[in-house]
Amino acid sequence: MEYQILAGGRADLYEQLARVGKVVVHPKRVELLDLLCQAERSVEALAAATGLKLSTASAHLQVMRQARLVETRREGTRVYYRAAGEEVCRFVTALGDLGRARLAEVDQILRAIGAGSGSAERVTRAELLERARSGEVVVLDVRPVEEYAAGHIPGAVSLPLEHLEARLGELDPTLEIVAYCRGPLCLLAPEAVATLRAEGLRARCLEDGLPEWRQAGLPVAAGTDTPATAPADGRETRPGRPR
Amino acid sequence: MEYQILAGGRADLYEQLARVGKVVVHPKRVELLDLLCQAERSVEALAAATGLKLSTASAHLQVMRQARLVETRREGTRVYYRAAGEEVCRFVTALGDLGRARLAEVDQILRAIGAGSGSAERVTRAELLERARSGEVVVLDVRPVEEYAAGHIPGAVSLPLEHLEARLGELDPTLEIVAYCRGPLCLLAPEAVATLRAEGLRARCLEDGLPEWRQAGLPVAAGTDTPATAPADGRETRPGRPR
DNA sequence: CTGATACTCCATAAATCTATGGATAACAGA
DNA sequence: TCTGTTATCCATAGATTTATGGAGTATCAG
Repeated sequence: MEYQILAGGRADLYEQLARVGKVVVHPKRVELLDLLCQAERSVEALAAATGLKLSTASAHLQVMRQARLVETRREGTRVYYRAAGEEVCRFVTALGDLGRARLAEVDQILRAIGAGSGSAERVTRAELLERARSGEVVVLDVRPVEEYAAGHIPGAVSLPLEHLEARLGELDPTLEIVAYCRGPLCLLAPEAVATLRAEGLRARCLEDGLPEWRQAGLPVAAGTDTPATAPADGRETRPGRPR
Repeated sequence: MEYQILAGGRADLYEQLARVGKVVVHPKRVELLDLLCQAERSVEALAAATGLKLSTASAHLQVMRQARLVETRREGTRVYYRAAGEEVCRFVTALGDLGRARLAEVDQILRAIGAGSGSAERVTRAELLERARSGEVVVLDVRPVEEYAAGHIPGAVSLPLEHLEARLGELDPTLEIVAYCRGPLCLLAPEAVATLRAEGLRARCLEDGLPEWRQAGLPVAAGTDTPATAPADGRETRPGRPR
């Protein structure tokens, strides 16, 4: 009899975990979750970013909400969705790592679009910390500004990839540039680095993106005050703490 | 045009990640994966452990294999399945953590069956290392012997929960006992501790199970040579190194 | 109040996924 | 080779999930 109870309990347990699995069974939901690990967004913005119709995007978001992986905040007429906690981002990171490690296809795709493991060696977090402290490098956040505002490496300069070419002049050509983006599956930084190198600048990608940085327990700054003029020395944007 | 290519590439990417998600959308597959993170098993054993018919279990395992999360090894007439790498276990761990953190239901279930966060404070890995080194505690692996054989904390004594009552006499009543099992979602260690305490012994659970221990980069021993007579001082099963 | 905006909800057709019995295949042992 | 064991494969009925158009809601600006 007790066994029955135990068995029931455990079955329920895995059923609960499968609720989480249900979220990541659909490619678009994985994509949505990935976006939400960078910054909160309105339904409309999410639909646009993923190419979904509004009603479809909303439906997916409901599924995610029922699984408690996302939470919402209403602001006037729009609703902003966000990841429901650090564990969610950790899970998404683990999913991505697993994909890269086990699915050859993932690596192939990444390589095909230029972000492959083969492309230029990346800078480790430790090395970045080291060199940024001594002012040897500029840390460039090439994600969209909203994501920078939601959280970025202290001292990093926001320069979204889409504006990179137009704003090349702002970069000090004597310093090496370390660009970062959303993570190992993101193309922004690799593309930025390609562009920068084509311009004759020294540039490399950070080993991974902001979520991993945060998950490593390193400080994260928030807000849009780009230390545009000062070189990135990690001092001016101190306020942002892990969360 | 290039955008098309990129968009296609990225869509494929999330589709690949969703292949992984597909595995954990079904409760039984989560359960199977959880078991496989402890030790390899035959299809029959897995079917029995999860209460599935053989053909159903096999079908689930095929799904998992297609997603490359498990690999097989044939031995005579039976086929042994195993997790396809450390990333798989890490992913399962992340899934469990997310479930515990975000789904109140998970915690409720755990508490209902006695493994809840409320039950006795657990021993941290650091504390265990500390105290085991000085021989103050006995480390007890209460999982089935096959799992102990597949990997255990160096120096731990194998005493499966099902044999605990019968073999209580083997335990030195002057030492504190630290029991561990499969992880935070597993009941074995909490139950063992309850039993031990009822017998008047000092006993606590380790904060989590072997997978987390391994993921923390700590050494893992393999084989069935239980240091039955000698107290667990982490010396005799030395051979097992990280992996 | 009215209209506009940004979402959510609902019904439904089409696509997928599951469980399972029975056939088939791989292997060990006699 | 013949038999028993284990596991995979296959077909299929039944259950779920998905996309989407359009109706219904909440909120804001007049």
